[in-house]
Amino acid sequence: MEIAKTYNPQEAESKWYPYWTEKNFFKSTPDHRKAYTIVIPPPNVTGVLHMGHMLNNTIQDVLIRRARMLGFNACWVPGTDHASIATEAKVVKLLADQGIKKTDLSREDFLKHAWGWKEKYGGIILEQLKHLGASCDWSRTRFTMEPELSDAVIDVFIDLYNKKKIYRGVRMVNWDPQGLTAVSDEEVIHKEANSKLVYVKYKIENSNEFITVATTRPETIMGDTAVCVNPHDERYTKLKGKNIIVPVVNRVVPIIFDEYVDASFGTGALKVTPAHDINDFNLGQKYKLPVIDALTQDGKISEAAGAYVGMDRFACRKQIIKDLQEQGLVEKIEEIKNKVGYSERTDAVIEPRLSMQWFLKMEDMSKPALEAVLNNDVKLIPEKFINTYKHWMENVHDWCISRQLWWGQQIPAWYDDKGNTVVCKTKQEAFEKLKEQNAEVKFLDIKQDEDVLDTWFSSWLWPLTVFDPDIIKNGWEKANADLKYYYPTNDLVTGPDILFFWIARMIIAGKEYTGLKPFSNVYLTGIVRDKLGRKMSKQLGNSPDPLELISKYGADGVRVGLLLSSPAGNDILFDESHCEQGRNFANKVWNAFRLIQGFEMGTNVSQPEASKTAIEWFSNRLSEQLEIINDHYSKYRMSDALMATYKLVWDDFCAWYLEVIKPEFVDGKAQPIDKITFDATINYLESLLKIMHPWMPFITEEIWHLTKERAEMECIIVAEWPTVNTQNKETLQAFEVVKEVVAQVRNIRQQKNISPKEKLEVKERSDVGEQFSRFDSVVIKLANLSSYSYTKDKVEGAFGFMVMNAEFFVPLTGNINVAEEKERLAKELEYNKGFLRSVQIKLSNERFVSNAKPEIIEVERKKESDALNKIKAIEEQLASL
RNA sequence: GGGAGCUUAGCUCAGCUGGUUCAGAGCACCUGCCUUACAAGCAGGGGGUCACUGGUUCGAACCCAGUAGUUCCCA
Repeated sequence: MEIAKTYNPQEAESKWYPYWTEKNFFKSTPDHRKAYTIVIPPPNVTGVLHMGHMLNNTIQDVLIRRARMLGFNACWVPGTDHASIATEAKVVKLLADQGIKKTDLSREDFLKHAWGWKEKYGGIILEQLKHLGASCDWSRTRFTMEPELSDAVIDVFIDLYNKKKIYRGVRMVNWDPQGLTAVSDEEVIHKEANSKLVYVKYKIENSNEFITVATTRPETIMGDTAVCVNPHDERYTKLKGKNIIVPVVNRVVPIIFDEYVDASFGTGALKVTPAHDINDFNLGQKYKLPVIDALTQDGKISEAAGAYVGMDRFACRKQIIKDLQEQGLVEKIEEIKNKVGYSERTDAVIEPRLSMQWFLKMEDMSKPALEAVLNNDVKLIPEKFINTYKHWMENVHDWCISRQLWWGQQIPAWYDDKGNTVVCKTKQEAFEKLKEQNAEVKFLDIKQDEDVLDTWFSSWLWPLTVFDPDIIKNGWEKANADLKYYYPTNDLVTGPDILFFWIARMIIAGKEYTGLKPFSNVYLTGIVRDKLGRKMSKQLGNSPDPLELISKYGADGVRVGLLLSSPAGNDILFDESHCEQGRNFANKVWNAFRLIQGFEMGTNVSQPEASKTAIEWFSNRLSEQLEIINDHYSKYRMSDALMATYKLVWDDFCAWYLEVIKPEFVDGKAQPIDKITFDATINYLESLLKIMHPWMPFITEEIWHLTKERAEMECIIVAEWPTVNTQNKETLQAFEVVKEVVAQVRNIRQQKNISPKEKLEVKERSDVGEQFSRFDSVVIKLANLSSYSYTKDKVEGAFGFMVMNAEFFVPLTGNINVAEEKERLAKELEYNKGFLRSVQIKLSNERFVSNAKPEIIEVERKKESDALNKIKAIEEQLASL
């Protein structure tokens, strides 16, 4: 059979993914084996696969595939998140494009549109994950807003309300004027911005004097209800008891004195706008100031402002500055840098706003979750995130869980027309309960709370409800078999940006409802950036399309490319050339296979000595490296595990092992290979394919089936992970010497322009060399020697080099430039003498000898004697020239 | 403003308990090769004051203190 010279990924990908799913290799049901479980961080149902998803899903797939091979019952649960703000915003925009305003629709009609859209486009991202090779159990796919999971969310709300952990109240919240909803503190992203600090003159009542106030938000002047200064600020003590006239609206407001004000910022005088700043709000509470809400919910100037009504807040900011300047009320304008809050979901500038919201008390609930991480019950990888986590958990605020949206789980709170509130699942129940408080209540007058719950209030249950949506209702004792089997899950792989949004809250919910952690290890990936270190974003257009990458480099190539340089917790600077490297590696593997499958087995061929020793070496090498790879995995050092695999295959197997055992050509014809060597080689290839499989699932499955006839279910995806055998350290060391000798001979060829085809002679002068003589045949083959012999005497007229303590000679009479050779040897001698000196200084230092560990001293003594030998040898060589 | 991390070759990173021949890898680079598996390759090679300053130690990339730059988190 003719096999293509380059590997064709598309063919293998389109063949094996369907095969794996048809044969149910991804499917998991509880059995006698130990479970290994990962729940996917559910991507937004409206999302499109980006490089961040590629990275963390590749890692999850590597972990799950290896666990499967190690004999665990591996279960990777996929699904999507309803992402209330993001999805609602998308649907609103889509409807707007069709000329439909959300405000013209009823809640029911809007939700119909939203569900219709979700059914049509939702879950595209899961289809994309299949191209990557993700081995999720698709039969378990979940959606955070499907009825069963929504039920659980409602149950949790009711339960926590009954436990007095959820309350409702008017608070200053982060308002998203574009999404028209409150968002939690965690959903506000603070970015540095260039702002104008405007110094505005406020007239002092009954006087011609002014007090100057510095503000970055002049458009809120209409909401000012006081001016505040620090009581210790001597500049202003004379103003005690005075009133101030707010410009634009000419409102008379008091001047108040409070230590909150920083006398060194601006003019030391602060305008107090209780409706539009949390600190001003607190001052307002303290001094009983009126609250004037000068903005509407969509960020325009409100009726209450009394001026600029209906104008956008930013347009108003410009206009008001201009107008104040014209009135001579602007003293100066400074350019400053400050932090401005943006909505995580809509990128609109957040407006602090007073409103009635639902909150979850976090103080008590966060304690067991903090404990779980601090005592290592839940491990964060890398560990540096423990500090961040601790800091957040110790300073956690109550969680604003209501959102003024329709897409999501509607809050199960019910109100009658007298202001009574009950929390329960159905209107009927609400009716019964409200009757206890209000005997005349009419069923039709009962209204459900209009708001929905924060998306994270559903995703914090994800590791529980994907297995048992009834867990909240039934409790952990009565949990179903799935949950008891798979929970706590093993590893969670996600970005550090959702450490608080999601990870911390899952631990809280897990502890609250099962008393157990939701997962044992959290692997925090970095953020994927472009090679200039910029975050990948649509605006910059620097984010490659993952599916295009896959079609260009193959799924295996992209997987390897992504993981080659992505240490946990560090950002990865993505460069397409990494994928190229991944593709090249796949091609290398492909060609190693081509070589092996082209071997022609001879019936009466005896095994060459070189092949025999190469086999002896490689079996040790394979075990040695596999042990290292296993160790990297156990420490979640993914890049290291991959790199060790890469080098084992490319360097050890291809560059050394295959080069030794590959039959020679005689008269243009490849010689047949002996059976022992052939079988050993196939064996090694199979082991290597298994070790490579988690990284490169497609090519390994493809070659696995090309090496042998396989039964229907005999696939590499379920093959057993190779085991580590004890290694002979001496063999491994000896081969390192072999590599060095071969490299030295090649080096001489390069320097002297001797063709690789010309056979050379090598003589070794050493006391110990012969104990490794079984490796001589390997050297002869790889260095292309005519002979390899031992001598007790030095060899005249030859190039020399040293490896360890042995001297090697390549006789090349007539070819030697004596002066050049002398110079080279002199240099080497100089170096070794210097080295000897430093070792001897160390050894003659009494404090070193008395303080250092004995084995360290032993090493130094060895260095000394080795150096002495080497110097002697070099001197002899020099003398012979 | 508070906190955490990072700074090692041109780039991306290892360096785990302070101790093997003046610090390792991959990529990139340079030189020579289309040698019957692979030019997506082979062989060989060059490249580093371990951010800076000081301290501890027989010994520091590693421990401590300070400085600078940088990233992230929180307010």
